[in-house]
Amino acid sequence: MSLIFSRQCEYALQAVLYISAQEESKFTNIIEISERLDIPMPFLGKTLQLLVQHKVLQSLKGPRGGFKLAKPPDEIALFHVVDAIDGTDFLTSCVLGFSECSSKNPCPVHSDWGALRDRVYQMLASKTIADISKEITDSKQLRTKLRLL
Amino acid sequence: MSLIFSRQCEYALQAVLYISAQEESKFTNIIEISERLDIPMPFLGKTLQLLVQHKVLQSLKGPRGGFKLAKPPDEIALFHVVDAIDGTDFLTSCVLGFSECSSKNPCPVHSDWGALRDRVYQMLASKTIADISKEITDSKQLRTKLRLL
DNA sequence: TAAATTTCGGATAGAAATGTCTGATATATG
DNA sequence: CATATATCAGACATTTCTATCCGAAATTTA
Repeated sequence: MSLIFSRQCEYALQAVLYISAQEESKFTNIIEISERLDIPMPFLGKTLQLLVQHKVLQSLKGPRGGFKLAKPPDEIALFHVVDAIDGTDFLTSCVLGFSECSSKNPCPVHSDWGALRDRVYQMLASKTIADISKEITDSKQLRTKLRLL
Repeated sequence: MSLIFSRQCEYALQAVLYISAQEESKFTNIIEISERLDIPMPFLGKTLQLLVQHKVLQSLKGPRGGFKLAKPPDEIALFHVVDAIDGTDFLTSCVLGFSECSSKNPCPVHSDWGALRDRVYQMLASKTIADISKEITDSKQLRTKLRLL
């Protein structure tokens, strides 16, 4: 099986988008997120803890507690979420798995893949939660997908 | 951890490139490939079997046996190897993990990611073993990387 | 201050991917 | 035809990722 992001990273991205679509000052709890997005609750807990540690989210314990964005949505790029969960190895590691692969010692697809990888990074780094929130507001389809009614 | 291709797929790509760099009519055995490329031998065996089943490679048992390309190198694209090992889900599955995601029901990054994915496919489908063999012939660095002396 | 709620942290369990082992099967060579 | 070589096939082991469980800590509310 080939995949771009780990399942945990997919959960993280979905959850951050869900949280970002809530009222900005409100803390959203795990129970709600896991039920709406159909993500196993304890695993989502671990995942959101990672995002808190990486200062993507802010948490609050106790009644009315939960999670909200740690920064304004235009300061959180998708890349920050991916970085917190999966790390950034995919930006530098060789797509063919050669351990010593660099521009000075390239694999047979080094330059081809490098160009594509740069585009992936550009997309992830430039796309912010604010951008996506705007799209969500403008699209009923997206609200449905994120279970926002 | 995020990765584009599974480790098994990386092994497969490396092995096919190694085989393609050998004399065309010769069968190359697993022992040689696994030692040169530092791939666990039994696992490489399973992997090459998959490539035989998908008609990327041809095998021969017994003395002087081993593996060689099943078709002329200009008829084998990198995509065929990836397809045989990892499959093609990455071309259609949602990068955010939403199960129902399509152009009619897109996720927040559907179009952005779709464009990138198309480029990845283009690269994999257009790059053939013959293309790479030529590069290898022209580059001492590549021969070193593939342990071809 | 007591009780209820919710995240946090560590230990454990299950599933999937990766890696290993053993014997069977086929082929070349003497 | 016997032997050595190499792939093939299935079972098994290990590692990594995903998922679960339980109790502790913090915060709100009554």
